[in-house]
Amino acid sequence: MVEDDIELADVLTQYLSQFNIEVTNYDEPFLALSSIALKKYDLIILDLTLPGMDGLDVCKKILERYDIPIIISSARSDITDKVTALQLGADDYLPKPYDPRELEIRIKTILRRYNNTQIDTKTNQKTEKRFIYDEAKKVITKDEKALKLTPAEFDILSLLITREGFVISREEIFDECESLSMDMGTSSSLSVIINRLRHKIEDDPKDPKYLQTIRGMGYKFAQNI
Amino acid sequence: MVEDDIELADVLTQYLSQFNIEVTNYDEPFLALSSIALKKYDLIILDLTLPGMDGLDVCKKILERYDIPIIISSARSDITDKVTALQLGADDYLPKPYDPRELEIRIKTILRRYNNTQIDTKTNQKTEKRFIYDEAKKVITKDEKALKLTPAEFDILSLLITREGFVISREEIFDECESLSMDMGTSSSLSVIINRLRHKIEDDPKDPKYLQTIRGMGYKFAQNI
DNA sequence: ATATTAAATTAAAAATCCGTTAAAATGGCT
DNA sequence: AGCCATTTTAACGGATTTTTAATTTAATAT
Repeated sequence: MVEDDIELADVLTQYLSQFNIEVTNYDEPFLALSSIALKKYDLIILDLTLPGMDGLDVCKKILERYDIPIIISSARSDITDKVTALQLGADDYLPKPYDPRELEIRIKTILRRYNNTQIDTKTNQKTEKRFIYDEAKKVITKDEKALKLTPAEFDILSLLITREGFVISREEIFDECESLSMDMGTSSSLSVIINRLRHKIEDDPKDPKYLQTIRGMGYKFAQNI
Repeated sequence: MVEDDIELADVLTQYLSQFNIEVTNYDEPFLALSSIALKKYDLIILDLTLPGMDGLDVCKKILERYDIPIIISSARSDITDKVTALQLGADDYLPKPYDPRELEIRIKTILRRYNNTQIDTKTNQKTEKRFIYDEAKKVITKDEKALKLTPAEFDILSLLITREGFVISREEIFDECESLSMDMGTSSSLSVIINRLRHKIEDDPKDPKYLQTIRGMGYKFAQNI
């Protein structure tokens, strides 16, 4: 956090600590800049109205050199500030005064987004993963929205997502998914469930992009273009 | 890894271990240099800001003597460093601080590239293999692009690629490929599939460079010019 | 040069795999 | 027991893939 109002900084630090968000504050932008060079922070909360240096310049300098999300906070109610900040590449803009809970939500949102990005091997661009399998929560999300899946559907899709990019044979799917009875050979239930999965996750189920069938081999999940 | 910030080195070692990447760190460049002479490493992660010796000198020394990929990491935000490092022959340059995932991706990319290179017998130049068979993913790529193959095509081509440079008899191909029925002698389906494979992988299917027929013996896959 | 054999090519038939649909079976739950 | 959601079965159709077969082309030897 780069904030010259020490009192405010303290309040926020206190508030955020209860969510296990650890904050280091610098009331001096130069100190902040050199600290960024040394330590790896997850996110920067940057106040625009700083002494000695324009906050937007600081923002620019950081974004030029580091790949780190920035939340701008500012008492300057100037709309151009917001626009330039976001144009520079800042991730969010919070006009002061704001509710600490608001800050908390934005932090969590941005961090979640950052953690679910993948690097496109072709363009070297960061893109967000559309499908995420949260093993702990037992949830699969598409575009941040939880999918409503039956046990068998869930088992199959989570298997395919965790082994993203690999072709999984029908046999292996039967082996790994407990919600599927195993008398292979006769059973075509897998096809049926795959079919229903496509209807739930594909934009065009007739022409699947994510849940691909590799004829004669099995199925493959792909979400990197 | 040559890194004097032991704490950082620990974090990275920990992080990378989950991907089965085993790291040995030296906080002293001289120790690192002598270790390279003794043990065969796959890749070196080299910090530029080292005590007692300039990181770029270390980099130069390593590259003069060994054929091993180097990733430079540096807190020095000097652009000339990056340029000289890459000119010396380093494979990548990561400005500190960086996301461990970023490091992970670069390591994987570079190792993949290194493992898929071969030495051109004519020019003595390192070139990347055009065809790669990924056994785990069940994919064969030509120039990083996945080929669309039928089961029989896939079986035959993967067999030929894994035994690159060797002549494989038609009989053996029939034996090894499950997607081919085995009533040899009569069957000429192999020719048909080879023919279709050529259309998919050769620049000029009429004059095959990669999938060669050795008359009277079998077929051979070659991709080293 | 020509005969002989191996392999390439082509088109068509046969086999296989997968998708789809609807109906039947299963297994909680109330 | 009866209901509901889910999974399985079965049957059909379409599409893809492999095989067959017939013919052409190419390589080697006599």
